[in-house]
Amino acid sequence: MSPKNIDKLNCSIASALDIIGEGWTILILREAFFGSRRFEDFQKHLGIARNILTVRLNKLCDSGVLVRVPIKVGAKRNEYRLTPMGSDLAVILIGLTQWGDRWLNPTQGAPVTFIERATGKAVADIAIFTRDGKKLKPRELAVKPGPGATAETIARLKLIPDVRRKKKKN
Amino acid sequence: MSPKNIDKLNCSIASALDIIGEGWTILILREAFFGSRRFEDFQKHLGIARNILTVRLNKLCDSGVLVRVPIKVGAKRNEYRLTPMGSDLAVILIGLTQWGDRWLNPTQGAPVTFIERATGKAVADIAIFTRDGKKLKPRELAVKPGPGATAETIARLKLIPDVRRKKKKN
DNA sequence: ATTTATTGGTTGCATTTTGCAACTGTTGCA
DNA sequence: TGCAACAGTTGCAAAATGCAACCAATAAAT
Repeated sequence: MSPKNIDKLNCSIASALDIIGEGWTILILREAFFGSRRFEDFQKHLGIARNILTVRLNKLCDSGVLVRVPIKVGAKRNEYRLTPMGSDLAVILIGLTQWGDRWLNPTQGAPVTFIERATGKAVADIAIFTRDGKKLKPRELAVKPGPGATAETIARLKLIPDVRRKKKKN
Repeated sequence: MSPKNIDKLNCSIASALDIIGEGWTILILREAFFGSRRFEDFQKHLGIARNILTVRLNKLCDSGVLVRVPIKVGAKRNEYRLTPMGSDLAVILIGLTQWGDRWLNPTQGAPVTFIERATGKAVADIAIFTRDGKKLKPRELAVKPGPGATAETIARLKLIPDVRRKKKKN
């Protein structure tokens, strides 16, 4: 991944990936969701190299996805906990899990299920809805430049209409 | 990322990441959602190295996320299109976009908006629901071993209860 | 029909990132 | 006080990525 490009892409996906797109990072977050808090927890469960884990945890803390909390007041050791910003990634984690379950793991059941804590019941498949509650299929989706779009982005999204390359202008 | 570990993690997130977790892959998919189909489209828009693009496109085709379709019957050149498996990643793409918009881009508006094609109206924020339609906050979520869980996974998920490390058994 | 430009790659080499294993200082606990 | 587990750091080897040049096939222009 080339950081120098990423800034220029004018896209929240790119900025998001700049934080959580590196190798291992999402798995680290998965462990955090699953209850890991301490360096050794992450290391043992993932088998990740310790130096890489250090770098990843630092980055996640710096960017506000995790917080480093001293284990006791004044202690030098600390644990890593999800911030609200980190917990807000649950959608992504669950989305990835469900996608993997659907397309990669169809035979043996899901290894892990996300449930509502209070009732123990599995959550629904994550889906895309309109603001008034209609579920959308992928085909019904489109993309348009938002308020923060650059000229380049706007030009790029012109590609979208289904029929292209019929003629070339300029 | 270490492939040799990934198999052993007994987790659909890991298998999903094995396919879409490498550098650039999600951005390539983003471009596909935005309308890119041909090698040069992806290359120009992302500024990705051409050899890496080749490798990524091959992998995405091999794993069924994209299909290679000849431009004309019998042509050797082809375009890359999202399969249903690929389109099903819309949730992830939109989720990442919205997360980036919320936490990384709050001042200037979203560069890109996902809309319902028919009406042009922006889609709702992706959220987690119970099967009977109640929206869940991250705090209300938990995780439990699914039907395909290994013994190791089951042991791992024991960590979850909020208070830990009170005592150590065994 | 021939030339030219564009497209869709491949190849080789430099740079960067990651993995691995050993080492160091710190803490918790008996 | 001593020992084991914890939380990293360091140095080097291996793998992934970036870059630029090159090549063959196709499409467009003359």
